[in-house]
Amino acid sequence: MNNEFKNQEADARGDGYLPGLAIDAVIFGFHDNQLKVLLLAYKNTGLFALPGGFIRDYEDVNEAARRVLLDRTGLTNIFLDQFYVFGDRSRHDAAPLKAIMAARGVMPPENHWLLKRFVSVGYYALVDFTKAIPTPDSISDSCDWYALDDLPVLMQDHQLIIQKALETLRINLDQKLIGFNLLTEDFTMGELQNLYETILNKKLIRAAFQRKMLSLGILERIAKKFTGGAHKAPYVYRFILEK
Amino acid sequence: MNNEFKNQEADARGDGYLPGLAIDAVIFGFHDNQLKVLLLAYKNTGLFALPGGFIRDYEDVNEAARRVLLDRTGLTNIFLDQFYVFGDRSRHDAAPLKAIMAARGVMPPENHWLLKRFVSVGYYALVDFTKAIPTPDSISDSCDWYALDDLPVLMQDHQLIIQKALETLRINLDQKLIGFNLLTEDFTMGELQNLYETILNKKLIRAAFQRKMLSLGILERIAKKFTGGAHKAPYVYRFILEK
DNA sequence: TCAAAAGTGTTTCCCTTACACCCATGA
DNA sequence: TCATGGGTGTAAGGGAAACACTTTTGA
Repeated sequence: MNNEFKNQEADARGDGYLPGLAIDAVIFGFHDNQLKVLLLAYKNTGLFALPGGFIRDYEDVNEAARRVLLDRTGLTNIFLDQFYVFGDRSRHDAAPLKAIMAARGVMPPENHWLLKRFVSVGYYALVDFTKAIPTPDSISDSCDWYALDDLPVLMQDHQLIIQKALETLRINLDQKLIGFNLLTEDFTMGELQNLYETILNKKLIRAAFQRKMLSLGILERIAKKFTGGAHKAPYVYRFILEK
Repeated sequence: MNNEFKNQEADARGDGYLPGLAIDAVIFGFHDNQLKVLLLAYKNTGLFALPGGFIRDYEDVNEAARRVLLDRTGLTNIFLDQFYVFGDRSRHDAAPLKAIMAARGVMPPENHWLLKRFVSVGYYALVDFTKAIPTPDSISDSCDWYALDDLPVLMQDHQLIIQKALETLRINLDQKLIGFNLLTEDFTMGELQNLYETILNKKLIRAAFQRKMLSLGILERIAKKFTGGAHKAPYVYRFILEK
């Protein structure tokens, strides 16, 4: 048995990875007053998918999720949290993966580990759109931002996963004060309100929003911002990390 | 190769189950003004553990969790929800399982599937203490309720899992109105308040609690309850399911 | 001078809190 | 009669909502 054949066998078995377990990451960004998610595209298949990956046998699951996030965006120290485990049997659909592998000239054996049933741990991350550098993985052709209200057709149940991630984000937005992770370090109250309105998909009362945010005691007023707009220049705020 | 040997091999491989994935269920009950959880005991090992199980290859993960709940309590149609995935590598500790198997006269091979690393999906359930019938599984000797503030030493990270389940319960108690699942169908406002105070571990103001609960419009006033206590008989309430 | 966005003041409203009082019941 | 727990009335306090007014800026 030569080494190449050995490696092929090991590849087909998925040696070094936790079997049957995957990670799907819904990476949110905010740009042009739109909430966006990072998606991978697979050439020749017309398929789009969430960034994801598998867990090395020496990794914690959360660690693997951070690795996925780092590989796709170049970012560390990012808000990242589990939100749901997708474990229905009906998720299992080998066709898309076969198509992707076929498009790359690989004909996997029927018992290839990637074609088996997977349970996926869903993570969501909130990143600064301006800091992330979308980077495709080795089997995809592009990695880009797509507006939530204009998503392409997605692989398997990835549409559902995004939906559930968005619900989690909405619920946690007020509770955990995580919205700031989607903005640059400095921002105006208007930008923050735009973000909230976009995520919650409803208008908020300007005066009330301003007072509520300031009353939380988590914003530091930095300086005036000179936007060039024909109106009073807004203050610039910064999120205060608790000590 | 005879059949018995074949079966032993299949057993050691864990055929028919999703590999490396488990379920741990924190099943809460309320009795004697105490919050309790269901635990299994393993004779000869002094070990206690959360009810758990594995996922059959024809099952959804959530379905497997409902099966675990049914097997341990005899109950269906119960509030049951995922709350976290425990996937750290440091969880892996074959010793307790070896001890349990050894106590039953089984010496598993080193590569036995149960001795490998597992990622566990944590579920929590809220049951009516009076309806549940604790039932041990085939490898445990007892299945019983233990007060949260008087738990025995638990296997692996099960203490942490219970802790996290309790935190989730506290957060969701007000949001999702799930507390009623821990009471019998009919209850008094005092019983409900006791439950809330026990879960949240703090005193609540009686008058405010009463009004708040009634203002939610989810309680139906049934009849007076004649407790035999030396005081005014309280009303009996029932939770109204939304249509 | 004007329109537009930003910041803040004021009043109203409602929910929570705090306190109190009366009710029903069995010892 | 009394202690005990249950149910509700009332007033105070705090925050959100609604509305308005002033400020600042570039066109």
